[in-house]
Amino acid sequence: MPELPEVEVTKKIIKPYLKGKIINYSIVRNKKLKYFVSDNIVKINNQKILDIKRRGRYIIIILVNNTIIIHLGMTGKLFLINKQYYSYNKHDHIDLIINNNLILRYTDTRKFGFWLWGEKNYQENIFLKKLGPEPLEYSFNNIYLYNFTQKKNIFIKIMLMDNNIVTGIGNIYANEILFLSKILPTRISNTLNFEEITLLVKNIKFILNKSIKYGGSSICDYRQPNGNIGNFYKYFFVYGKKDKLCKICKKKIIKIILRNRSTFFCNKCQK
DNA sequence: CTGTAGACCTGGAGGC
DNA sequence: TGCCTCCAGGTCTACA
Repeated sequence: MPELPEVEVTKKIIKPYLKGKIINYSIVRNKKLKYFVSDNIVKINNQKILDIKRRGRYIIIILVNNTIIIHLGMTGKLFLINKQYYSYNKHDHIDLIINNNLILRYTDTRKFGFWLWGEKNYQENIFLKKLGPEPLEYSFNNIYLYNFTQKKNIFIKIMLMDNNIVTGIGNIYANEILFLSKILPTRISNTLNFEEITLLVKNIKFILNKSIKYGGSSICDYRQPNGNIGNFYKYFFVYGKKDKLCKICKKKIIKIILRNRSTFFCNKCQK
């Protein structure tokens, strides 16, 4: 799925088309996503969209009295399409009809994503409340992360992917961030010194920002809402590159499994 | 409490 | 061409 950059790019693209517009009605073809789609979304009728926000990997549609909280799971995508060309495919589960001419369409092959009907105060939602800080905000800094790494002795990659510690870093970016920081994914968190954590935090912000700038990573089936593909995958150093030569030292990239997730690294560049 | 498989679901790729 | 196995941007739950 979409990690933080892909969700941020999606939000940025759809926002100008939706802010201030009216959701006339919805078409829910399949309610059975990871969680059942609420009847409030099925029956939605002439609701004004005040704003579109992102928190972690969630996209939030702010209505006058409520919110729609969307998680894209692994294969969820939002598209904007013109109603005049109306047709749909097998995995197009939800359409929101906007001002009677535009459709915000949700497509999700594996149905790991979900749509929740939330309160106006979406920060208090049970899923959003427990999220750690946004990695691109100042509250996520070297002191904050260093405190966590000292308290725990788990693989540093597992820590970066823990949404309760910092939200939005998934498998692709965890691999790339650790390569750039010259840190092995299997380093135990409390063996990292403050200088290494400082570099790690700097690279988290650098890589996420760079990916947003390039429109996210298109691998497998991620697409931007306008159908364009993200270009950041061209800049991968290790992700998906088992047995390819490291771009820096020419040694073979190694793949292992950590917590059931593919993990890629160069054991010469990373210590 | 902590850490870890397994679960959810579908389709594409590669081996035979 | 067909069947089988493995793999995939996430994350919740059950279990040791």
